[in-house]
Amino acid sequence: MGRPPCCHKVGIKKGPWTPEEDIILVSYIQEHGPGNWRSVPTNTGLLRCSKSCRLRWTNYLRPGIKRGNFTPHEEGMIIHLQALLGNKWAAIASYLPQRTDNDIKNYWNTHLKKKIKRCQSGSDPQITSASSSTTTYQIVSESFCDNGKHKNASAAQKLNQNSSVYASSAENISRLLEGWMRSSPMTNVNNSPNGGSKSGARGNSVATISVKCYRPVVQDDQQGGDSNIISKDEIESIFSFDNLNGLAWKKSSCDSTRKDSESSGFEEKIMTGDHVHEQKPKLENNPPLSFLENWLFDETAGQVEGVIEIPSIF
DNA sequence: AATGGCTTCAACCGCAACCCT
DNA sequence: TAGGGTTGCGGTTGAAGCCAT
Repeated sequence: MGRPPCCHKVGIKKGPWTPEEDIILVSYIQEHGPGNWRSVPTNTGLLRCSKSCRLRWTNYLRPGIKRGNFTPHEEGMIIHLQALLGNKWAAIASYLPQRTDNDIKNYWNTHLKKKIKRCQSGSDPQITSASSSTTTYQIVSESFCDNGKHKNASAAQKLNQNSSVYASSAENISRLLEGWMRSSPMTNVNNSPNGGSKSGARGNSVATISVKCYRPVVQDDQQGGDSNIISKDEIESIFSFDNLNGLAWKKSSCDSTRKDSESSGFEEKIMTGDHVHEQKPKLENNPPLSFLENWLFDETAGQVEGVIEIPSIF
């Protein structure tokens, strides 16, 4: 008989996480960074096994996770990649950096598998259009693109370890960590293989986050590059910029209360075709716990969309 | 309004790979 | 190099929500 699973230990809690537990975990990771999961339950007092803490972080609390409906393009990519790679969810997820492997796996099992079945039986033409769609979204990180064409998943995964790319979403409570990420001494955003559009410095709490907004591009479009970057005007029609606090708010969902009272404090560059909208950092301390709590309990918080490159520590 | 079946997805389990000593 | 510990991954489960009756 082998070693019993860690979760079989007496006193280890299982099941859904409470907001309080989330706060404890996020606060701890905010201070120590992710990793060394073994010590997390001990140091936080959480009655969870290390594995559960890691999963909660990677699948739910980690910054940049996009939740909610999958777009037809995402569907198409998943279908193509699944056909190409099989059930290698982590590899597939590396092409959809906003989504977790668990999310993709669930979506495949609950939606796409059935859809494909229906399609094969000829009762659902939808999937055909999704899978044969000629448009795709340009992936921001050139680090795992080869002129817009992917080499292979493992290469993408490897490179992705060096330069993680996530899309920001306020649905994800870890959005609250952005201020910390951008000011954390652990931050190292200068390790992208291609140098990219970002700059930063290790140890002096300065990090530059690049935000590129791309329009969908036609797969065969050889132009690629910056021609597909959404213009400054378009961005400004979608987002409001708070230069004072270094925040970008999606206009449609902008919450003036939050905007005024809670600045996460970060430096942010909005890269456009011919213009860099730069905002200076605020380098104060980590967001206070009350801020974290607000995010945890505020499901309707305003949201910034777009793709944000964040440090490789996640 | 009650209930039973269905769907969804967060979380768990077990195994494999990797890391460290 | 071997062995133990840790982390990552994919399959599976089950609680909660949804919907039809």
